[in-house]
Amino acid sequence: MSGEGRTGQTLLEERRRKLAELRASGQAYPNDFHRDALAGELHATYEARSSESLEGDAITVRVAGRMLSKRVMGKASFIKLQDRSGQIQVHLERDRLPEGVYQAFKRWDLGDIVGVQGSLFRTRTGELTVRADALRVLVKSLRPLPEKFHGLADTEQRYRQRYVDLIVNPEVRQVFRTRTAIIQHIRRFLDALDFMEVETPMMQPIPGGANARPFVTHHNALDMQLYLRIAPELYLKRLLVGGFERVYEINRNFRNEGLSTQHNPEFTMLELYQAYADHEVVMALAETLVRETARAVGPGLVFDYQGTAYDLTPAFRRLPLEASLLEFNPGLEASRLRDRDYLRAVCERCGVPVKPEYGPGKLQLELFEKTVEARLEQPTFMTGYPAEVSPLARATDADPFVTERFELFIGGRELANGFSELNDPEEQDARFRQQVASKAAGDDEAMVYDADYVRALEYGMPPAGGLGVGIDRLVMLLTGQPSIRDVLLFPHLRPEGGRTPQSSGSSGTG
RNA sequence: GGGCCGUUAGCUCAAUUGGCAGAGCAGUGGACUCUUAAUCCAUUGGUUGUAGGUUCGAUUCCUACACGGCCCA
Repeated sequence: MSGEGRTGQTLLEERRRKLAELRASGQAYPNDFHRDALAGELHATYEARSSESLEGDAITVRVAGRMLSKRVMGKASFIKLQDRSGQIQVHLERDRLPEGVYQAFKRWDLGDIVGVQGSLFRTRTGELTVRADALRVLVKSLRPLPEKFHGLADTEQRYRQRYVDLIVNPEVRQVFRTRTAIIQHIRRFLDALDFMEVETPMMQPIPGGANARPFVTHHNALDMQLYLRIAPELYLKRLLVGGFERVYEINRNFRNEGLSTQHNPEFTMLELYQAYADHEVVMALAETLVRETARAVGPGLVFDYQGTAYDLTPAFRRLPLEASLLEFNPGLEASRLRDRDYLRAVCERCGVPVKPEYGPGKLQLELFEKTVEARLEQPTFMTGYPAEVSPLARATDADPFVTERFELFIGGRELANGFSELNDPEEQDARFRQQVASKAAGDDEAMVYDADYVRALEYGMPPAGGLGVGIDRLVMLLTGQPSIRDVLLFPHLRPEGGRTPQSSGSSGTG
């Protein structure tokens, strides 16, 4: 965006002149207009009333909102105001308004915020409308809105100036309303199960709970390095130790990785932990949570997402990771699935970059991500994740190579991750040491040893199941949006080139 | 990080082979007392993302860069 050209200046200047007129008449930016009705409520309340019935009752209302259309027909006009609930039409008649008001109104612009007092009636086409007895500009809009028919289509500008996107694109407003409804629904769902919502540190001295690179920040007074959290997991499990047996947190995590249609450096996760439960319990919880959310506030159980039909009705498929490798890689030798050299050869043949320190578990996971993940369309719980790549999950009693862990995939994307929590402090100590060794070997996503977390486990953490759900991806699925940027109000973008938005106000002095 | 595509008026988009950069909406002036993307008449508005290059001449061809989108890693 190169700021305003001469035209932009002209349009801005024109509106600034109008603002100056308002100032001169003492009517700029008043705050004493008291609205008593919302557009949506009026439509709902008077839906069944005829025009005669409405006019007979002389129902007086005071509405306010942004003026999004303006149709002037000589001495009478129709405008549409948009408030948070919807739109309401207003009819203006010159001879009904105080002297001079109609003349002034003709100078108002689309985008101005207007307050109206009037009475309800229906037009000949049956549209509920406010017949204005008085109206005024509450806020002068100095910048022109995008074209009324096509709205704002430029993706970049939609993300950078989301406020404009929200003004003119109703479907965008709906996506974010649904996002809020989804999160509200999840909170109610968990609250009803006696989960307690908590807040744990976002600035952590030891970034833990996931394999990811953190953002680094600095505390001046303490002169110490802090990390933006990559996960709340280790703090939430400390709360299990403390006796809060069911806790959850819905908030931001920060991971220092690239941007894509599925990745934003800050994203929202639900994490929950339930004492005296295991992976089976939280897997069932995850399934119910997704299904009920889709039914209550999403598209329902059967819906289309990006051209593919999904059905959340049947029980989600469960597929062990090793079985998935065999299913999607014909010719793979079942007996050698934990053979490091064999897996390494298979990975290299598939074009998966392999590092020397990778063990068989990591190689299995790499192969899964390369050959299976994207093809898991319908809801699928992957199970049997190797302990090597699950340093916080409890190993199965029967087979310590794998853990009691699962991940939920829908549409080829990881939506949730859960497991029976590792609560053996000595085992956790050993797992952390392995992570430290991996980090020393060059894996910059490996975990850091968290001594206080181990100390907490030494007090005794009840057996528990834990679950993480990527809220942004869930919202994408349930609102049909193809990119994570479409479900984040303000997705991360690079700064506008060569200029900072604050300082581009040079045009504002004209 | 790599590949491909895009960036033209405030917004949505055109512009033939390299030959004076256009339309609709918005704005401005005028007509119009039931409109629905209101209609009708007239009209303003451009450093074609930035910086270079080729050329008599570049929105168009070339290079680099910025930002965005999609795909891959």
